[in-house]
Amino acid sequence: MAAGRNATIYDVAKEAGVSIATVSRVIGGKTRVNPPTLEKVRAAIQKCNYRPSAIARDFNRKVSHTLAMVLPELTNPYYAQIYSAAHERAAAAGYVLMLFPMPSGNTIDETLLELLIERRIDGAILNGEYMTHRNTDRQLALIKQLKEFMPVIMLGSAPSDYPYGSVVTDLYGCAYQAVEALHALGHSRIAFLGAIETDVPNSRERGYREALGKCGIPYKANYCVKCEPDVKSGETAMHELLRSLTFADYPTAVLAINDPVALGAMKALESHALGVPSDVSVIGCDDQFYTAYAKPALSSLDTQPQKTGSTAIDMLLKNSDEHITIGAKLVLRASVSAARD
Amino acid sequence: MAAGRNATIYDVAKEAGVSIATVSRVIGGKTRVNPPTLEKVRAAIQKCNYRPSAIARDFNRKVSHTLAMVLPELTNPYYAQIYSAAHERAAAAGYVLMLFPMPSGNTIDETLLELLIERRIDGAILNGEYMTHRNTDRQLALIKQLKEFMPVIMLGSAPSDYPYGSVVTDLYGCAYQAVEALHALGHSRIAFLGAIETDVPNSRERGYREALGKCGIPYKANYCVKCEPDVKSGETAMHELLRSLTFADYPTAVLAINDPVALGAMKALESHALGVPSDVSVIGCDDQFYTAYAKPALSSLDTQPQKTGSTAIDMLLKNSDEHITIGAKLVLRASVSAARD
DNA sequence: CTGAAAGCGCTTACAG
DNA sequence: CTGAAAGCGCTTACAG
Repeated sequence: MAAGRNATIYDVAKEAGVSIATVSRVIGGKTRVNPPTLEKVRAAIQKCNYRPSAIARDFNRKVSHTLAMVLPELTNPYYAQIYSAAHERAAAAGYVLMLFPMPSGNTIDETLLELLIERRIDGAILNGEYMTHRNTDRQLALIKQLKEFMPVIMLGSAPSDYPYGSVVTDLYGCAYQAVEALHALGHSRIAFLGAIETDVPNSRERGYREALGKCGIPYKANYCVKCEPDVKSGETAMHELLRSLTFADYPTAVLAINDPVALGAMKALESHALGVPSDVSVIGCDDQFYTAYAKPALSSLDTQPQKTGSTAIDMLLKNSDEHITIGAKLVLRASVSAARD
Repeated sequence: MAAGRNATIYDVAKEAGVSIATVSRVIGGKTRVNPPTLEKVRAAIQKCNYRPSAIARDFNRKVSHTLAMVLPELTNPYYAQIYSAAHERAAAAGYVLMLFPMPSGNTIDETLLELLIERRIDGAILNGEYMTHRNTDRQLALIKQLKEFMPVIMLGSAPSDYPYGSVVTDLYGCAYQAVEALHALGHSRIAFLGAIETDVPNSRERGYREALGKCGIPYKANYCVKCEPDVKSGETAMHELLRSLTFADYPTAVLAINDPVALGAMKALESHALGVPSDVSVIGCDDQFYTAYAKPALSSLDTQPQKTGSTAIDMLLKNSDEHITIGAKLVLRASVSAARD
């Protein structure tokens, strides 16, 4: 390349003795170019070590070929799986998928919006798992604002009356089928560690409650402990739960919001000399690879992160306003057994 | 905004009754603008719902404010941690960090280079952990080519004579201190599951061999099994190892290339009715959060991914050609005990 | 402090 | 099939 700067289309044109329009046509590859001219231009491109500027091209075409995914914690393998699948699908469609961290508090804000808009992102996927149940009105207003600039898809979870496109995990179904399975094994004192979202239709808590109802098990509020989605919180929540109950009321099964919380809960149970599954059965969520290697192997729900990620990209690219629910499959392992009594 | 398109600086200028230069100055915020003019322009920006185009700005300034990180598998929480820390550091410096998947085969290729160059990326971080020991000359040639367009930093691992900037994990030290610790506990039949890279100075295998030497333990090639960095491979490798040995020669300790491999090895040991640590001690690498929740809790090496990630960004931004080594710390847990004999 | 004008590196009608 | 020219939305010397 020319010293100090990248070669441009002008350098190539001069070198080849043609106009920049012709060089552009060669790069584009869409239009017919006379073979001898083509060769001259190709040689000039080689000689100049020329690479077209995607920035200039995008600027001209008024697109960025860039999509965005906004996630809370990439360190969580569950999100990493979603992102990976989405990235791959986006790449296949000629887009790059950029990652933006969710602002602290897990709610979107103006700063994030400005970043997305100024970058002229072609579409954004927002993870709503820990977001949409806080400050819903304000969040919706911000999303509406964002929608004026680009397609937006909500991911993982969305408010019940969310008016735009969404691809959500069947959180309700996760909890529902777990409770049903536990009931079939004779459990009736089933605890729940997770978000308490009584008014959200597609929530684990509602699935938990309604499944209890269907199984004829009375709902007890003190079996539900609010819990953030990490190991430490799981451990703390489990301790809290046991402390609040008499031994006779100890649960015989625990449903956790995700796998780390389940691991934390198992640790707490162990420190209380409670055996898993002999005393308490445990079910996590997301079926991360390490669950199979926990002792006892942790039961979990396969929430299909890959499918979630690639579906979100598909919907984004067709600017869909559909609501899609991704089902989950219960995977039973050694951490679950029949209740003793 | 004007129907059908985003407002531009021209719309705002017309609305405010000033020139586009003045609007630009207001946006930039660097130059003094007469307070009344400032107000007029601000009002016009509001009214037009105007957001400056970062694409146009970058295009004009000939920068992208974008850095790239090329990683093999984001699904591995170890890489996710590196990326997270790097992303944060980049954001603090006003850059966006884009993720690019390593091409299959874990070696960089022309297609990847073109993507980076055409996007006018301001700097690239390449993960060399599984890359630099394959096809080294070709890889180096490609990197040299890339270096003509942007700063490049090699991450995780680099060839011994790598001429450019690198921030690498002390893989040698990882293995070395693990072997030393095991030897101190009376182990002498120590197996190694990982990459066999006899000629690479900063490799686990060399650390393993040299530590054995220092401890007066003869090196046996059949205690080393080549192994990819995932659970399945770990399990297979462990099975292979045991199959190839007589019972009397079974190792009393195993060093694994990372935590998933260690988990796989533990599973294989279990299926051979070998206890951990009663029969065989196991050490993983990277100290992922779930290691503490394995049964028995897995010993590992904390390789400081956060520090690795943020250091790489720092070096990239100052276009450094230094070589930096990030040390690792052995974390002993229940999976390691003294040798029986 | 403000405006007119050139330029960043491309694409794409429009003529020829 | 090819070239001249306008334009994408900004920034930034240069005058005034």
